[in-house]
This record gives sequence, C-alpha cells and structure tokens, in this order.
Amino acid sequence: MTPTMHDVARVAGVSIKTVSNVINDFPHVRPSTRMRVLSAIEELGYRPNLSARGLRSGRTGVIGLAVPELRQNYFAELADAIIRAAEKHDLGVLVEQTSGDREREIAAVTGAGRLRLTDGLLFSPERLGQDDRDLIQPKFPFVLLGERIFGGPTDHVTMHNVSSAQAATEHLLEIGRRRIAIIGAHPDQREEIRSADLRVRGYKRALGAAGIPVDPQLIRVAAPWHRENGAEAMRDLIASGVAFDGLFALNDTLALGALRALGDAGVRVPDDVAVIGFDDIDEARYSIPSLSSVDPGRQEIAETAVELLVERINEKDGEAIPPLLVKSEFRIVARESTGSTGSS
Amino acid sequence: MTPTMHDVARVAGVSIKTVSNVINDFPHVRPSTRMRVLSAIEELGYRPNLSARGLRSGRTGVIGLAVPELRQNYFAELADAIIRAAEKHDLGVLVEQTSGDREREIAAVTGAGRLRLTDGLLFSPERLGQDDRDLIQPKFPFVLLGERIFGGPTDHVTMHNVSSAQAATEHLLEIGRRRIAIIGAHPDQREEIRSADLRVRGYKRALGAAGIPVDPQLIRVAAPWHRENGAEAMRDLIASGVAFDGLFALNDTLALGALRALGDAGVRVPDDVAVIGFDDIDEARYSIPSLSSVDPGRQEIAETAVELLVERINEKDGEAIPPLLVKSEFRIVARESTGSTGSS
DNA sequence: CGCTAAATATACAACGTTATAAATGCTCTC
DNA sequence: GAGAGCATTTATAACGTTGTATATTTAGCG
Repeated sequence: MTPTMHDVARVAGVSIKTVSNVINDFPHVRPSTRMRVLSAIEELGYRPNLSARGLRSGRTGVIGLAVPELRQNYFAELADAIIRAAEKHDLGVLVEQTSGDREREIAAVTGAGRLRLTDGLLFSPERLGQDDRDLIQPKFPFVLLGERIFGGPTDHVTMHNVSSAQAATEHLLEIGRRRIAIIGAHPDQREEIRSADLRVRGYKRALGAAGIPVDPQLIRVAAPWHRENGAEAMRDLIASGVAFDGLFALNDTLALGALRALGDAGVRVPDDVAVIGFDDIDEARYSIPSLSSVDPGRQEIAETAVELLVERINEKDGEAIPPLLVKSEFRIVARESTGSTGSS
Repeated sequence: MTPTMHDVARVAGVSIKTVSNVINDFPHVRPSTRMRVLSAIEELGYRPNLSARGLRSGRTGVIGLAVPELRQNYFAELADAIIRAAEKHDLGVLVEQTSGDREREIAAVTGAGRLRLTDGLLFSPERLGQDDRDLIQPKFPFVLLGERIFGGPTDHVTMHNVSSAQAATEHLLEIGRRRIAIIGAHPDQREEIRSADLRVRGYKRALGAAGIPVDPQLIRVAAPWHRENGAEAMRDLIASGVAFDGLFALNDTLALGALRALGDAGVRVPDDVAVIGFDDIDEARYSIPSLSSVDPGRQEIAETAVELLVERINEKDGEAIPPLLVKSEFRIVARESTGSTGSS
C-alpha cells in the first residue's frame, strides 16, 4: 500500500541503497541519479518508515517530555518552548503527564512506560525530591529540569532561584516596602532543596542585606502552588491581623490567587500592598492589576535542555562527559502590582 | 547492551516466540512457562523495542496531536485531556505545534512532518478554514477537532456552538440584561462556518426569541482571540459611547481581556455590565470577578476523539464506516461576572 | 593508452519484533 | 491404549531501513 524504498528504487531504476543514500544526503551520489530518485520519490509520494529506520539506526527522532500536567500554565509554556526547541533539531516530542504521582514519576525515570520509543527524556519532577536522588540512574540520555533535586548524576537545567528571589524581594524594598510577606513556603521543614526553600532563602538574604529582621509571621505556607492555595494563604494572612505592605508570592499562580483575595478584602494593590510573583506566565500581563514577576528564562531553559539532551544522545560511549548543571539568566519584570505603569 | 527477546528466551529456556506470546498475552501459554518467562524478563530488565514492534506490526502505539500552540490555555487543557484519554488506550501522544501557520497545518494533514511515526492524527486547525475542506484527504486514521471545517471526509468531534452560544446569551437575558454586546466576531464576512460565526448566530437566535432587535453596533470584531484583542475591543466599545449592560465574549481569553478593560474604565462587573465567556478554562474560576462561562465539554471531546481515532486505527480495510460528526454536551457555568455568588 | 585511485553504485546481512505454519505434547474417547 | 483433537511450543520468514563489503564506473596521470 504505502510505497517503500523498493518501489522507489524500481521506479528510478537504481538499487534501494542508492535511494537510501539520496535520502540521507550521502556525499557520493551523481546529481543525475539523485534527480531520478527524487522524482521517483515525488511521484510515488514515498515517506520513509520511521519505525524501520528507528530499528536499524537505534534512533527514533523522538524525545520524551515528562511533566506533571499541561493544564498547569507553567508546564504548558515549558512544553511549548521545548517543542519549539526540539523542532530545530528535527526531533518530535512525546509528552507524558505524571499527574504529580510519585509512582508515575519513578516509572518515567526508570524508562518504563511508553518512553521506550524515545531517544531520551526531559524530566520535570513534582513529587520526587532530594531524598529520591538515588533513584535517578537513567540508562538513557536524560536531562533533569526544575529545582527539586540537585547533585544527581545527570545533566540538569534550572534557574537561579536564590538570587532571582533575592532580586524580587529587593524590587519590593526599592519601592519602599518594609513589611514583606511571602506566600508558598513549604510546610515540611525537613525537606531541603526545592524551589520554595531556595526562594525563601533569597528573600531572607535580601532582607538581611537591607538590615530588616525576618518576621516568621510573614512567611506563609501554601502547597501545592495553585490559585486556591494562594487565595487561602492570603485570606489567612489578612485575618491574622499582621501588618504588611509587600508580598512576594513564590509563583505567579499563587500571586494571582492572592491578588484575588486581596481584592475581595478591599486591599488596594499596589497602594496598600505591592505584589510580585515568579515565573512570568503569560497571564501575569493581563491580570488586574497586571502582575510583576520574575522571568526565569524559560525559553533559554528549553533550548539549553534540548541541546544538552541532543549532545548526550550523540555522545559516543567512551567519552563520558561529566554531568552539567546549567542555570538560566533571570530578569525582573515590573508591572502594575508593584507600581509600574509601563505595559511590558 | 539492552537485552532483547533472544536474551530472555535463552534465560527462560524457551523460544523467542514464546516470549513474544507471553508479552502479548496470547491465550495458550502454560502458567508455569509464563512464570519462567516473566521472571527472566524481570531479571534482565527487558523492555520491548517499540521500533521493532512498530516495524513488524505496523503500529507504533503513538498518536499525533496537532494544535496551534500549547501556550494558549485552551489547547493546553485540550492536550492535557487528550493525553489522559489516550493513556486509557495505552497510546502515547506526540504533540506537534502548527503555530497557526497555514503551511504547517497543511503539512500536518498531508502526513508530512514527523507524524509518520504515529498511528493516527488528531488535528485542531486554526488557519485552515471551510475553503480548505478539500485539502483534508488524509491517507491515515484521522479525527478533526474544532469548528473551522465541516462536511469533510473524516470523523469530526466538535461542540454545539450555536445552541450553547444561544444558552449563554439567554443566561444574560435571564438576569435582566437587554443591551448585550458581543466581542470576537470575525472581520471577514466571506468565511462562513467557524466558531465566531456559529456563536454569533446563537446570540442572534437568543435575541430573536426574546424579541430583542440586533444592534450591529454591539457586535464587535476581535481576532485572534487573545487577551489583548479582547481588551482592545472593549476599550473601543466603551469609547464608542454605545450603551450596553451585558457582554458575551466568544471565548474566555477575550473575556478576561475585556474584564481588564472594564476594570480600567471603572465599569463594575456584574453591576453595570454582566459578562460571560466561552470555554471554561481553569482561569475563569480565579479572575476578579470570577468569570461565568460555557463549558463545552472538553473532557468529553477528548475522550470521544481518541475513541474514534482508535476505532479508525483498528478498522479493517473493507468495512469503511462513513465519517461521524459528534457534538459534545455543553453546560452554562454561572459565576460572579453574571451575578452568581456560588463558588463553582 | 593503460594503470591507479577515486567516485559511484550494488548485494546482502543485519536491527528486534510478530505472523505463519508446522511440530510436538497432552487429554480424551471408545 | 491408539487415534483424534486440541493445547502448547517452535523454526523461520517477513517488516523497511541502514551499514559493510564489494563491485563497477569514471577520472587523472604519466
């Protein structure tokens, strides 16, 4: 039914290997022969069978991307960026959702699941944490994303959590805020390295540098980082009667929920409370008021991650390059919620 | 390096076909043999090579999903739902972004691109329209999504655009609004069947049934359906001085933009203007005020689409079932923007 | 011209799985 | 306890591509 190389070879009057050579841009093919083959391909509407190619060459041209859920804005935007980046390398992306399920995250790392069809995996965990570091011993090209696990044996692309959180806090300090609350800290103090703790550390560092004491009452727990939890944490904070004039929400989704709760309570933003989030999702530009945020360099993360993965895929067995840790550049985006009138 | 069926067969002391039989749950395998094979698989950490399976069986276990962009909330949620639905059928999903590019949409339909590795394609066009119907002659299992093209030769899953838009408009009428504006109509009147026109038709039908004349000044163009365009259309409408007390935005993104512009202009929602959107994206629940919307049955669309595709994939050549058109059930979700205080 | 070397094309064997058909083993029946 | 008939297992041939080794053609040079 669908034509194969044999059909093309027959029509063009050459051997099937010559067809293969033309398709793979091998050097020594006479222009006239190439022509003949190409027009036969055209005529028959031939397309290579990628399964066969994959079997023979050991490459499928597809990489896997394992994320919690696409309905979370941040991951949708990440997936978008990664698909674009993969495209430049002529790679397809098979998206797997782990739904924040521990077992499924483990399955993804161990290469169970569907991912046997892929040349490598980009993995962004949501449940696995630093304690699970030793689970990450993938037997295939692998790049870790996010900030839940550090020091593993694989390449890792992440952001400057501490310094960008510090910069966000400083942004609030610069506009004169002194009682800066934070929403999104993690309840479980045992667990260490994860975005929440890193960002809280940056917050404390900024306060410390400004000579402002840390008030534990201003550090509010919220997990997971969904809108409702941001709203709830803010309602609690307001109800507690603790005074504050600034808010650093550990991600934009929390910030949007908090914005909602502030609005409900009649608190004016940024007049009474200035707010900054983290992630710079599209939505931040359009909320009321528009939300200041930290752009963690998502595009750069995506491109770097794909490039690293491609390198690992192409790596010869011998030349084991040690695992790389790459951090992308961040940038503070000031909008209305911290008193900026610009329309970025 | 990675073990193959031969290795498993050797360890288990059976033939390779028996291993295959165990893996594929073939009926006639003695329990004791099955045990032996399974433990050999376990011991070696064997995983089937999907390329080889794909080559031999003609199935890859992967379907393609072509959407404009995941960063558009609606498509992220659609992709999320589709990946979940595909999982139930043990299928992976390769996501391709067409970026609203005509050529890329055509490439997707004609099966160019990476999609040769897939068993079938779910396609949600953004540029191709009714005029391009004849381009859709896919030579592989295919299900069309959305409402840009009708009457094609393939299965098609879509929503009740007219009646749900009518219901949305009626919802505004029921709370006493009489001057109902609409945002998101398409500028080009030549092109016919597409969400915008269908939804405008439902709007007109509702007004007609209520004996209210259609005021063309209340029908505002906006395209594409992004937040900025919703905001801009609303600013124009306000600036025009035309009186209105209700707004039906043709999707939630437009509505959120409009909400923003209304807020900026000091118009109270829902007191001065009641607003309803369309799509019921997650975000609608958390805007200020929360946004009433039409839930078009996204989950149902996703599940139906995958099921239809699976049926087409399994279809024997002879039994050509005629193309099916399926419309999912919708539901009006009333929130604050139309005066509802419930917290749905 | 004739010889060598390079350029070009070929035949055939993989890759790891599943399908086919045939072989073997087992359980009945009479 | 022999043959029928089914359950179980196997050997072997595909699937469509690319790599290797080899054959053939063309070009270069003295």
